[in-house]
Amino acid sequence: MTVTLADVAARARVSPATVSRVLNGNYPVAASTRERVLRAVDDLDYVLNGPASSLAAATSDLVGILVNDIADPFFGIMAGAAQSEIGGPGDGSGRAGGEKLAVVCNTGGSPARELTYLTLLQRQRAAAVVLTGGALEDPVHQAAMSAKLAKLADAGTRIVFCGRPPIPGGDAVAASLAFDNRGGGRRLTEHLISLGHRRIGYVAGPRERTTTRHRLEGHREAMRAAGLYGEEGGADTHPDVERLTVHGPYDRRSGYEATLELLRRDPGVTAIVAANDTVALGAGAAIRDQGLRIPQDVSVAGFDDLPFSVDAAPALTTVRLPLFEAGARAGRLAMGKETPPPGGIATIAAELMVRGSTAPPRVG
Amino acid sequence: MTVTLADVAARARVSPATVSRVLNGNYPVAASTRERVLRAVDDLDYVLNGPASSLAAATSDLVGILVNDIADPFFGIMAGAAQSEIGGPGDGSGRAGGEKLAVVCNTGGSPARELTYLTLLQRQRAAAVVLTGGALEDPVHQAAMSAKLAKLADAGTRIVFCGRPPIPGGDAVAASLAFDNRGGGRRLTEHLISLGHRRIGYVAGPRERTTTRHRLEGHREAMRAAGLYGEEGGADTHPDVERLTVHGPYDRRSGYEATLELLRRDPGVTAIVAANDTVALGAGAAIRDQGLRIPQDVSVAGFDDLPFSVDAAPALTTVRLPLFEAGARAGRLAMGKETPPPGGIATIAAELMVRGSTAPPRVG
DNA sequence: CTGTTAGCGCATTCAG
DNA sequence: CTGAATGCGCTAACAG
Repeated sequence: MTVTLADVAARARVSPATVSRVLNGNYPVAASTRERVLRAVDDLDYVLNGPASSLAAATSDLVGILVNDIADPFFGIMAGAAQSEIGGPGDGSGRAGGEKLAVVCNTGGSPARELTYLTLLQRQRAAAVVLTGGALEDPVHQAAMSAKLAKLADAGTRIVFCGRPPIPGGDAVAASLAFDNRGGGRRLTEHLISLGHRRIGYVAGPRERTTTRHRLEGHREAMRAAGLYGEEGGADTHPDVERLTVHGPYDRRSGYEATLELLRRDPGVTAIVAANDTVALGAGAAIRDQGLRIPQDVSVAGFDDLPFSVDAAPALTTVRLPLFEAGARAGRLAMGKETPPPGGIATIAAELMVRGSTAPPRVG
Repeated sequence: MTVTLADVAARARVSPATVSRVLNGNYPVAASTRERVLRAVDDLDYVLNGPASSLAAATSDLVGILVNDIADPFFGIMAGAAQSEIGGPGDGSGRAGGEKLAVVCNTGGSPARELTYLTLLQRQRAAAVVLTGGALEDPVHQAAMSAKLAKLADAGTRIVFCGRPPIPGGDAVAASLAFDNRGGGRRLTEHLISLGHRRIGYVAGPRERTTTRHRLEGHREAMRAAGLYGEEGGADTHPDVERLTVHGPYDRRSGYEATLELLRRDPGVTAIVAANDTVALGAGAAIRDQGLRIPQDVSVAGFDDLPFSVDAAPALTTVRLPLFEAGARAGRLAMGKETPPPGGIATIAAELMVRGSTAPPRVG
């Protein structure tokens, strides 16, 4: 029924091995022979049997890209960039040559699904795996991840982190590209402080995520350095630390509700910093629904600089992360097309983007 | 080095066949034996060899979901919903049982890549393929697609369309879920007309896409019905038809630039309809940058009702598409968990969402 | 440069 | 209910 390599060999009057060689292109074959084989392939409309090929070669051309939330452009941009480096542009023939099959897996932020996907990819003998976005800080899950990643690496799968900090015991990880979330968070809050803000509410992401923690730490560093948590080294014991922070998922609704809550806790806040741009959008809606103006009454800031942020009204002050560039680099790293940074770890800078949603607070 | 089924069999003191049977669970096995085997699996940390399994069984557990732009939540929402139906919730053990590997492939809207991905999935003997979003109308590509899909279906791959109209000769497609883009587009423009708008600019998507064409057709139907293209049946020959339409990609920049162009062509337009919400965001930014107010000077409307649209300032009038529900249904269809609609074709309704970005035009 | 020979690891006949 | 035998389609040594 289905045409096999042997059929192609017969039609081209060569051995199966030769056909395999021209298809994989990793071995010298006479031009005339190759010609004949390729014609037979086209004539017969032959499609390589992936499983058989992977079994024999003990490797596959599958590359997995894990994301926390595929509906979030933050991940979509990185994944798309990685995929374009991995999948190659295609040759327009639709015939598919030595391309890898770059494939995105949506964990939904669930640790169990993350592990399950890794097992599934291990089962497929994936050539590489790219893990994007922040990690869960739960030690049990972290240990399980290290163990699983070690096994994958052991089986020849290349592991790359993108937008995720290195993990302890993560020798299996070929390269980690981490965003400077802490520095970005710090500079953002410094910006607000320099405008004159003193009471700043913070809508944080979900607890136990590295991204959440780092951005929040940056914020608090800036607050503390400005003496806004009490002049003494009292640091995180100041009541405002908890009072002006609300945690929630990375979505608009969380931003909306958390902002309402912050406004209730302290009607005198003059600025809201959100865990990311999506959350900031919800925060802005909440502020307007309270009859307040942005930025005259309350300033708003986000993080990531997603494409829609510049179009918000007013345009959103945020921290730009080079998501596309990072994703592309992760893709290249996964393909072995780029040498890993020294120590396997690179920190990617975050740039403050000051726009219309932040301004000095009203006097009085 | 790597542990195989035979190793597990040896440790459990059974034959390889038995191990295979408990793992696949599709054959009676004594409870005590099963117990022993599962323990051996855990002890040895055995992971099934996917390629070998697929080769022997002539099918794989891979399910592909094709999207045009993974960075666009329009696709992300559908893909995530489909994936959650296909991948299952996972059992929290990370051990991975009979789960399918639901996987998202980003075509970037390129026909060549679309075909390449299908070939790659065919090569992997994918269990099912879900194609999301509008299709290219180029007849050559359509023919190539039908042929490729026929071959996939022939090899046992189930094909499902989600948010994509059926194609001619697409008997291979098990089910098509199409959005009522035309009806939605019509109702949206009817809404504007009922508010009193007469000169309405349209920022269309890329040419030759079904989604673009259907939405535009709906718009023009409404315009024509209201006599805004001349009272006679002159229909699409009225100069405004072309003058007040600008095509471009489905992104914010296109919305921005096209709107500038429309405003230049006819400073008297009182409303801008965008091909989708993302484009509408760019359109809104352009309008504001021209010193005009929304909706007092110019109304703006989008399509899709993506999550951010309700948070825009003012909130965006748009047409709601049940993306999550459609994606989930497509996922179930792909898994054979739901019976296809009669004729394999279902049209999904689009609901008009009137919000603050549209209002009656200024008098005078 | 090309053909021959062996498996890769598993699912599935068949017997028992 | 369980075991033994066979082959899925291909790649990778080896020879030539």
